[in-house]
Amino acid sequence: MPEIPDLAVMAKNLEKRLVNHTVKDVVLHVSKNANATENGFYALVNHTIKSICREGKDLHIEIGDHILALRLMLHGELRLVVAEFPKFPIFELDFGGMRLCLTDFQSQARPILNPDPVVVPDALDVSFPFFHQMLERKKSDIKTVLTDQKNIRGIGNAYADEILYDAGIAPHSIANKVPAEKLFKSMRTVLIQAIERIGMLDPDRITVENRSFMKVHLPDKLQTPKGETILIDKKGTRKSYYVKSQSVYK
DNA sequence: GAATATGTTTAAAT
DNA sequence: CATTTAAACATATT
Repeated sequence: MPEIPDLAVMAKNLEKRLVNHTVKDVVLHVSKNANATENGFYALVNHTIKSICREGKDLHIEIGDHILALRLMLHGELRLVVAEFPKFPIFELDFGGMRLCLTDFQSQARPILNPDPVVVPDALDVSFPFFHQMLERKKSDIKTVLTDQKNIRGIGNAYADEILYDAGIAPHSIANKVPAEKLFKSMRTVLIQAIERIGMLDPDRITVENRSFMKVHLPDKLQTPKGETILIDKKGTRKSYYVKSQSVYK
């Protein structure tokens, strides 16, 4: 469930700890979602980590001339271990002693070797004109548009709620009717502030997410920190959390 | 022990 | 045809 802010902090911390480490071995425990066989991933062996960054909801690890993408999906977790063997292993990189393990109790997380270059812009890279034009073309609700990775990458259910709350826009508003500039600004400030916040709360974070500072995506609470009543909108099995003062644009 | 949480894929509907 | 909506999947934790 990590979204942009958690992944950004994770990428930075992993890079700090792993850059210049050389891959000595790889193990593919669950192959059903991978885009290569274990043999394929052996191409990474004897190559050295150059950089680690976030791309949408994926982590990209640059290893020699290859890119190893890790997609955490709902419950993927990363752990740096020496002697432990975490439950639900999916994939691991062995640096000779220390290992980076990707685990997922639902077996949905997956490693992707040399992923196709993406054409969809990231939520923190997209220009305002592109974002504005994208919204103009969409007649579905803004919450769905923001979380659809084919439109912009990196935003999930939780941060979409936080962004719309910050922008004062109701989640069921029609995408091409909402004030695009306001939404664009909120998207950037919410995400950037969350990255700073998580960096301070969890300076060594490499796994799971921190949502302790969220203002409206609070499934266990009835009110926001400001005392507003939290409303819930169900779309299928997905829930949006919002407050009455968020304007509905139709 | 039923309800919960949600990213992605595929199928169906508009 | 293109766009949008719905259903299916996966399962530990509460």
